[in-house]
Amino acid sequence: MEDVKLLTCNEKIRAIHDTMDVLSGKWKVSIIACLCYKGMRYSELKREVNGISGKMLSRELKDLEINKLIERTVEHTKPVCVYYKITPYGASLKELTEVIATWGLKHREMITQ
Amino acid sequence: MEDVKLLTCNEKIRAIHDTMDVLSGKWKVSIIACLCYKGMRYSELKREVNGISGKMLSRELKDLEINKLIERTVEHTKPVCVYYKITPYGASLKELTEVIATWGLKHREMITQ
DNA sequence: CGGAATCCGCGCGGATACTG
DNA sequence: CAGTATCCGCGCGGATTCCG
Repeated sequence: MEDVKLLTCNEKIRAIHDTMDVLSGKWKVSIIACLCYKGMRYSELKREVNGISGKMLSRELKDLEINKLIERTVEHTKPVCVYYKITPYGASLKELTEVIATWGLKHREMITQ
Repeated sequence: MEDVKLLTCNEKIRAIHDTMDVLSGKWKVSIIACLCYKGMRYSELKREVNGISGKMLSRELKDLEINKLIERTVEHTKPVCVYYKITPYGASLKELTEVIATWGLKHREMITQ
């Protein structure tokens, strides 16, 4: 966490690009944050991540699963029930989601004052 | 910083959306991070933020200026010289850029191992 | 219920050329 | 030097419909 301050500007930019490649799009951070709270089903996730369409949710979830940030489990009931949960690796993004959320709160105060 | 842990899931998602609205696109975080190091001219910024096109740099800088995160100063020399620097408000994003960069480093280790 | 398939518009984003 | 203007393709992202 502290070693980042030893980076040159260029190294830091590269590191930021690496993160942004994984978290690109406007929904992934929200999905990660949700699943950091608790595992959820598809429909529950769609409700929590306010405003996302079904197609985008499927797409983003697939991306996140490929990158090993979340895990997908299918329960073969009728009708089927699909469960998503964060992986230990994905959970390493929790601090990031909190910093982003904290800044969002301050920003809202700022623009509404 | 700590109060974010008191948020409900929904409040946190809203806060994240608020941040993402300002930092959307794949370049803004990098630009902010750069200008947190030091003020820079347009051409210098274009070199540091690796891979960005001139059009996108102009566009992103305009967005960031509108949101009061950066400041633009024109020196009327010939040829003109335009200087960008972070505002105090924009500097409040520094922790965010560091957390993102730190995770990017860990992620690179992860995927290259 | 949890998607996949399809259609479609809009805007991102690159390349190039041009301007003060 | 620091942009703006133009062209253009691609993919985001919503809406709707269909499927197992």
